Amino acid sequence: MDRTFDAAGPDKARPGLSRELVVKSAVSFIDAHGAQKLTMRALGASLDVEAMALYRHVSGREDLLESVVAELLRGLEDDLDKQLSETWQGYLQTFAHHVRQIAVEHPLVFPLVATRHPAAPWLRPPLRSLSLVEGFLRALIDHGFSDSAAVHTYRIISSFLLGHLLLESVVRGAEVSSVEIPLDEGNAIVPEGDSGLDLSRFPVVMRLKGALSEDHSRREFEIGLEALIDRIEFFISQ
Amino acid sequence: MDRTFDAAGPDKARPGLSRELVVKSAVSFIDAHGAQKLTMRALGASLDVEAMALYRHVSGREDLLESVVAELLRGLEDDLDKQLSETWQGYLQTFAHHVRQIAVEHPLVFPLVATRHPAAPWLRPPLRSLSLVEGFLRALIDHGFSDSAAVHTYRIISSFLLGHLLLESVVRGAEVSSVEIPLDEGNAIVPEGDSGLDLSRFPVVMRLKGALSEDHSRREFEIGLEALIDRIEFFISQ
DNA sequence: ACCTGAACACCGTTCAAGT
DNA sequence: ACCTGAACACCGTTCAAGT
Repeated sequence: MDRTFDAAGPDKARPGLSRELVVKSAVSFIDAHGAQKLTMRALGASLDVEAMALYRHVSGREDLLESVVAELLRGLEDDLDKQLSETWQGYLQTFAHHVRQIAVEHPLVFPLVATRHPAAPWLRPPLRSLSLVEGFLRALIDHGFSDSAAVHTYRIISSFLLGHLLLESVVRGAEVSSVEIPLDEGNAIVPEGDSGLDLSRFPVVMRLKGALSEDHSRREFEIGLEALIDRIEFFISQ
Repeated sequence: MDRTFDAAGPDKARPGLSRELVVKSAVSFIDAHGAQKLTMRALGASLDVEAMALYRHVSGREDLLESVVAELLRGLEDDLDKQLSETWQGYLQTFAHHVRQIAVEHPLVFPLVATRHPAAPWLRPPLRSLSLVEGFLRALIDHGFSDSAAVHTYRIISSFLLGHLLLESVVRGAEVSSVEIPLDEGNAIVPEGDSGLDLSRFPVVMRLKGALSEDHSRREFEIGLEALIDRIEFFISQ
């Protein structure tokens, strides 16, 4: 809608900051370098601006990180709003897969979603925004859930998503951020798959290393989700 | 065993640092104030020592945090070693409850166990120490599990523990660290249970706030663990 | 109105110096 | 051998000053 290329002169190319731009840049920055490397000075530099300019749009680093989390969950809601589901099982499937998609796309941001303290103690990560939880509970109740069944479902799906998706994120995040080339040595050696760990004292682990390294996260997510839905089916039929 | 009160003179009361003392103090410090407040200078002060003295015993802050995680898992192994189990179901129950106990006792440390990158990509949080995983896999294999069943069980119990225990930790951690009195205002008002959130746009959440606030984490853990063991029983019987 | 420069308090970390 | 002091590079953040 609003002017995408500037109708104004040739060097109005920097349209000034905005809260939205700052937050979205922060998401991209974390995707690229991890949350630890996100400093006010570094983010400023990536926007061609001094660190202090950011303070006009966010109240500080904490506010920025909280906004990053909110930005991710907002994107999730936008996607979800377009979806209709005939059954609550279908709704839960769609919902869970969208959350997984967020985690897969932003493995270095997801730990923030997982571990930052929610705004209220009864909000549970990763579903930690009021409007997201409102939509989730209302959808289940619209599908005939009792209040307590809806709350119970919110609880156990939170644990499920947190467990599976944080696990994936931590592993993927390790891969991504270890591509962050050290440049220490002339990086001659070191490239063996296991990071030079001495496994001689752990024969079982050594024997099963191959099996342990296989990635079945997608399938485990699907199977676990099915099992979870079965448990909910049983719970509400009681 | 080793001299608990100093046989030496009256002011040998500071027996010097040691890696063990530094790491254990760090655990206590995080328990009390959270990982974010743990600075080398603050930990030094809590040991009546300059920050730089710590560098003789740990190689830096990263090494210290990694050692804090290892310390927690080591304590877990010590407890576990004494246990015998007639059945693998009993072993998994005992194991899971011990991990939960760690999380409950150290809610501000557990997020570190959950989110720090494991030493190898095939180690999964929260069971991210080699010797712990070695013991776990061997126990299952001794109970008749196939290699792949043991690995599969390691995977799904990792997700389960991570989801349930990090959720508990984040909530408990919020409670604990908000006791960290702000001292800003004469803290006159603010003490309403929900942190002054405006729920008027979220009628379902508002109606269910009471139900959402109830703590059933213990029971959900037990039920989820039973369901998990049932799934494993089914898996190995195939 | 929006961004900058300089400054402050506080980090992690190094290294020469003390005892 | 073990700890300290001083220093360096780098944080988040405040505030007066620029445009």
